[in-house]
Amino acid sequence: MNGFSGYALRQFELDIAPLDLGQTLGCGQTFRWRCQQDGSWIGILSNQVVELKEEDGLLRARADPGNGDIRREVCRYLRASDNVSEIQRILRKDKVIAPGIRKMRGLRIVKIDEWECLASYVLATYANIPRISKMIESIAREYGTKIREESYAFPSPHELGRASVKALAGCGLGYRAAYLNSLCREIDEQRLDELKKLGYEELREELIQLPGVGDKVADCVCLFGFGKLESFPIDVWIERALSRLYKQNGTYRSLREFAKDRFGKYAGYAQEYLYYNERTFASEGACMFTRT
DNA sequence: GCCCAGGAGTGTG
DNA sequence: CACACTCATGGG
Repeated sequence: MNGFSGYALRQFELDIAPLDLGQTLGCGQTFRWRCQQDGSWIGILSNQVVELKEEDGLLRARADPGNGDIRREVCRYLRASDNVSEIQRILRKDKVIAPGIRKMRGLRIVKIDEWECLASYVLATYANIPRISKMIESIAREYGTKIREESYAFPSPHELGRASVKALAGCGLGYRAAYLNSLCREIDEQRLDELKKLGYEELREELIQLPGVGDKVADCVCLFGFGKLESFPIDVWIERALSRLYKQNGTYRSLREFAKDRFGKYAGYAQEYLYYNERTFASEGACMFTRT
């Protein structure tokens, strides 16, 4: 079963469209959600275990007994106030990414907790998605607050800062252990609050100063952690897509300028559609959104 | 066993 | 600024 007691269970139905949980939670932008046998997804929002499921065109959200406003947390996480259809309408004018939009109509860019996103993407360098998930679960289990059986909150900078580099390496982080350890000592709640006030370009410049944060990670954190939809993270897949589909080759800086001109304030969504395009192009037929 | 991974940091030409 | 090299391991 799903582990929810049912006693004093909080449950809501939400009308968020377009939305496909598999496309949204399984596309690689976020790493902790798990798909159950019945198609529901279990994750953690604001230190509470939440179950999401699509039923009859609605989104059903359930959570353990508690005090937090689950409806508000889910709406914030899924960016319910974004008009994704309108964003798609705008981006669809670009015939190159139109196919990606058709296939990923239910993908929504999520709003991850700032710190969790920053730490996660520092770990995400030069690793594949299954491993990234494993690293994150490992450090949550070791250093995060236990919410319930087999569920741990993502550890705060302070909690994670208590871990030695060697201990972090023991969680399978490899060379990323040193980056994460340094990062914990440069970030606290006050610093995060300061960063939240910044616009995209300024925020990006600040993030890039942090250990283990380069161009790509900074843009991912801007996009998924701080909600800057104009951010356009360029990884190897996007690089291939830009080369193959737009004949654009060059430095990160030049490609970023191209994306800014071409996709504007919703470049983040364009990036997702291009990413999907390129990955399916690379692995003809293989489904990358496997539900385990 | 082998190859590669949603890169970043550092040093060199 | 552009490139090359290294970084530590686990998935496929």
